Amino acid sequence: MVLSALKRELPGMDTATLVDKVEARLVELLQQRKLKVGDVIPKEIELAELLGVSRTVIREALLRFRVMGLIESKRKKGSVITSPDIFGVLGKSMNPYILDQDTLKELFELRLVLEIGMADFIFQRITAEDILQLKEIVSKEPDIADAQVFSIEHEIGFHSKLYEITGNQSLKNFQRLLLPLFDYVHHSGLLKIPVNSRRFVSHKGLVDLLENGSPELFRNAMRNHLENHFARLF
Amino acid sequence: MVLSALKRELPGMDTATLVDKVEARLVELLQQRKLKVGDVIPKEIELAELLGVSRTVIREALLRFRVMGLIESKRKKGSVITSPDIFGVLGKSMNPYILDQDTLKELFELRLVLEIGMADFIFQRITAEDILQLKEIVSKEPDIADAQVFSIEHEIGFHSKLYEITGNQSLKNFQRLLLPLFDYVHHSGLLKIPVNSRRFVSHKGLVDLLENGSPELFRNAMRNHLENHFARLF
DNA sequence: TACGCTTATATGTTATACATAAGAAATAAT
DNA sequence: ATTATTTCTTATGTATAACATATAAGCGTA
Repeated sequence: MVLSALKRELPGMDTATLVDKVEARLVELLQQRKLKVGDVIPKEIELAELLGVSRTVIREALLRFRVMGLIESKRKKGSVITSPDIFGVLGKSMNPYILDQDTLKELFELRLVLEIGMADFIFQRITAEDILQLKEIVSKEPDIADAQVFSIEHEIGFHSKLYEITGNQSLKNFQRLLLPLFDYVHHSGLLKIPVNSRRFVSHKGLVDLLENGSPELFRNAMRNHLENHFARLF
Repeated sequence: MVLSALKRELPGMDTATLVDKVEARLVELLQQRKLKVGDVIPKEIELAELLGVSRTVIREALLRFRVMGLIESKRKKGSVITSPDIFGVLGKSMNPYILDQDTLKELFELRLVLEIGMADFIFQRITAEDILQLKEIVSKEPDIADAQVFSIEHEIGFHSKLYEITGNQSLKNFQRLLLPLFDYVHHSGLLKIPVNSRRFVSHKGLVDLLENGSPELFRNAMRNHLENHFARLF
């Protein structure tokens, strides 16, 4: 029996399941054959025969790769190796209803970290066109004095633009993932203190600094701008 | 046939596979029953009967959850809901040999963003004990004047401690993932300018600020401390 | 060349049976 | 009565075989 043969190959107390081993062997195999992005991998039945296991096990192993975004399976064509979108993988598990509250809170914190920390990249890569667009966004914002409610849409529009300016696609993808969570966090009673409509440094103030200030000044201003969120956390 | 019934439920051209639908329905189901971390979910056969699909499909859907770290399956016991390690999922696809160079560079940038942006959380949660440990780490560092080579181990040890102080587990997990990539980035010719052994703000300077300074001062000092890395990027 | 039809095929899905580890219950031993 | 050992039970893990289905690829027609 091939199963027992595999077991003898890896002696000692191993808690690893057969699929685990097959998964590891498949990684070796694909690496050995130097398969690149776009290449099709052998079909399930061939792999099953090659490794001496059932198609079921092969499918489970391949499914793991699929979930991780390493391969894509198409009927008739087979499975092809794909360039993994690192944060795309996260998307599915980012369902607010699945994540527990502690994790949600931590991700909310992570957002604040990112927005304060990315100042240097914004300054390094911002263009005159970007500044114009930011001014455009700000000009369309409702007057704070009037708006009793915190305008989440404009908040998102403005901050998303900042992520875009960084030119870091991974960072942007990450933010896009976090967005739906924030909406949820805002509406769930997760954060004790309610949103304070009083704004500290305004969006306009931030834009002014992008035009005439420095990364240092911008970081501190952003920290101030996010004061409401920090207050809700601490 | 239940399969065709499901199809009728979702009319129009949907490219979603049956497992996709079952996955979505399972999420609803677990959500409905308000299952918390540690709870066991119904066994595969029950779910199969409940949703009117084969056990195979249920298993594939559950496998996705398992890969995402949402559940853990044990023989006889069943599957229990686990606190999802969001970034644990990324680990497998974070193989430097799989990622393309642009993505690697972006992740390297992401690290700088994190370390500058997390100042407020460090200050909020740092303890006297933490300060002592940081001083301990710094005291064991080789003298900069002597060490021609950039001591990567001490660098990692010091900065890892900072992540730990933030108390944000997700952030820590993320950093743990990024670590092996940095090692790779440092040794690959990805960043043009070589590492400059000249240090700006030292680790000791950072600790001093943690003791007597402010988040603002610390952020700027950290930005200065990381100047070498920024110089290699810009 | 372009379009529509047929066919072969690899994945998607179902059904069934057995293997295995681990919890639970029953039994034996001190 | 309590602990140790055995047996039994059970839910997941694995294997096998068959059919469903989308679709790439080939073929023929206009």
